Amino acid sequence: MNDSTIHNFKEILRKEGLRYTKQRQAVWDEIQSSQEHRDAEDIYMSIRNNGVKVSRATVYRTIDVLVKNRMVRKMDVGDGRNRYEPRLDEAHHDHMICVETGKIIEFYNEELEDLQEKIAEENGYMLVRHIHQLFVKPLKK
Amino acid sequence: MNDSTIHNFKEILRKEGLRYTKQRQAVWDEIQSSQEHRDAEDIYMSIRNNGVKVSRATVYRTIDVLVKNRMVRKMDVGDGRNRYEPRLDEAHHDHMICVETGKIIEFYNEELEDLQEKIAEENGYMLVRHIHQLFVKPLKK
DNA sequence: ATCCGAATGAGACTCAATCTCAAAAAGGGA
DNA sequence: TCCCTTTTTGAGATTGAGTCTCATTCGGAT
Repeated sequence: MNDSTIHNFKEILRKEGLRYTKQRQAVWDEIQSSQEHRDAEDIYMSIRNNGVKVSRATVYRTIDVLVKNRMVRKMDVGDGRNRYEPRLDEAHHDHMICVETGKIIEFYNEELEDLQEKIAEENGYMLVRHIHQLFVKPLKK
Repeated sequence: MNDSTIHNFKEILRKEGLRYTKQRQAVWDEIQSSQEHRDAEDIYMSIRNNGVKVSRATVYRTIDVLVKNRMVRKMDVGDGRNRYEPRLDEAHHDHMICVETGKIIEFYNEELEDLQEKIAEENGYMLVRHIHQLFVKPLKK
């Protein structure tokens, strides 16, 4: 965490007309601290284990703000628990999930991105966002 | 519904070591009766309105069997309720969801399908299945 | 430092989906 | 057809992620 990210976070809160609180900062710090794809409970427990008093309600509420402002990405892996990852400044990517190990691999393919926009346009629409997950298993073995 | 689909359904049950019951048949009949993307509650209510006595538990249990045997496709549209559509013999397709109207448009693009397999292989994996949804909005207006 | 509207948190609530288990039904054998 | 064993069913309880409530606490402008 550096000055610019703290600054950005406070900016976001201001833009949204929200106050700066240590709970909100703790949620953003926690998500930012790891590039992993974590669920809300995991984020909540980690913050508490770090000694910051926060409730699940606040964790969820703060995540919503972060997701809305594209600082966090919410992903549905199909098991009923959403996963979150920090966006930082890295580029967009999609996910590949190994059905044998549960491992999540990130990937990015320009051609794929272009194709999706083209498909939407061909149908008279504009692409807003997309969900794309490949469920895979290791080749041979 | 024709003889071959009934036959196939009974075959599936036999293969799975399951008994043929009118409730299970009713679930399959109901899903098969419409190409729409319906949720479990809707399917459940329709069956009951048709005069067949069935429980939610049985609807969910039967859907699981149908999904496992690729007779029904389960799709997560991100609102907490899964949607189901019959597979029949039609080809694979993905979905585009209009964020303004909620309309679901089906699409299929060969290039896209090939690209996904290629991406999985490049990472040392084999594509098992995929989730792909484009959230779109109408062009201009 | 004061004040007031916003934020927090404990726990209630929602709702899709799953589980429980006694009663009912399937279906193979005779 | 009638048994008999095993599976299936269904009403309702339970689960669990996420949301809501509202009394209390806190941020921050003045």
